[in-house]
Amino acid sequence: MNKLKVEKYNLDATLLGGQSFSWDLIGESYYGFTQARAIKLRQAGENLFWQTYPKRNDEEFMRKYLRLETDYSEILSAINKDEHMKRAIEQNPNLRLLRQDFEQTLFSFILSTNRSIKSVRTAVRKLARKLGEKVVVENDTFYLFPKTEVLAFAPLEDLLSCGIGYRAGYLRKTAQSLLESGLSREIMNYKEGTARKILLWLAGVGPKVADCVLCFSLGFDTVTPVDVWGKRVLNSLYGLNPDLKYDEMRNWFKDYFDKYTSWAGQFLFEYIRSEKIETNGSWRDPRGFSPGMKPRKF
DNA sequence: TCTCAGGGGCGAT
DNA sequence: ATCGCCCCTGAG
Repeated sequence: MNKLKVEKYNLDATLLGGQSFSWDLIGESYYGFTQARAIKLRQAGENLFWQTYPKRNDEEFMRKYLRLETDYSEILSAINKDEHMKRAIEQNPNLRLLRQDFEQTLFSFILSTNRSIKSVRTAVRKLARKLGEKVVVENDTFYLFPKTEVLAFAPLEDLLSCGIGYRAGYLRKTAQSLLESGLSREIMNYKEGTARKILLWLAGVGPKVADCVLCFSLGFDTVTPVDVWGKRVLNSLYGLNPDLKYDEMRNWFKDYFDKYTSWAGQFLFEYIRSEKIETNGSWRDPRGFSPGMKPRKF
């Protein structure tokens, strides 16, 4: 295992929260998968022990994915401007934002529409088992997130068998669009507004999904997606009118939290979401991994 | 067995 | 710009 020194990184809240569907905690280790690699990660004090597969020792990937270059204390002091944020930060100290792979993030959030996080996690794992590459290392078996070219030409029935319903068509169509356009190579060169407009052209991508991609993959910290939970934050915590339109709520976040809106949004999201979810008990590892994993609340 | 909500988007109006 | 519908899952 490789080692990185990392101060103040809450792996649990970061990897298993609402920004990624591709991590599991099994025993002491977090297991993640992308379209190209599986990742094993374990924290001990201020050290992060990790390995990537099948390409090993990919430190550049790890640093970028975990956004280790960020000045975390600056972000915290910038967003910690009221009592709600203060409590949200206290509840999930050292929560971070990831910079996830573009295509996987896009596909994952297309699958997330009108569904709970848990069912998205399940669907993503079914897709990985059915259409993703299998990676076997030592005692662990991983299924990677399906590659874009596989999704683009997958039989509709294969996609439907993963329980994604009407999103199957969006998934395949957007996969085809990515292959034809080469957008994945260009998207990071655009400004926020341009990138958002382009994302909105894709099938299954509306304002909310576009904003998820902007902040969870492309690193635009001035954006946070506003879902039903974000709306609850605005209504019950900040007293805003429940009739506000999506863009109005989005812009409120932007104006209020400014250049670290994405981080603030994620703190508040996990904060308000936990209030309802605390009683739900543990979940089972959808990949069918060995027993012994810790219960985790959702 | 049933209801209901879930990190919404699409297409018709 | 609004609105009904979309497929399915997990939880009560």
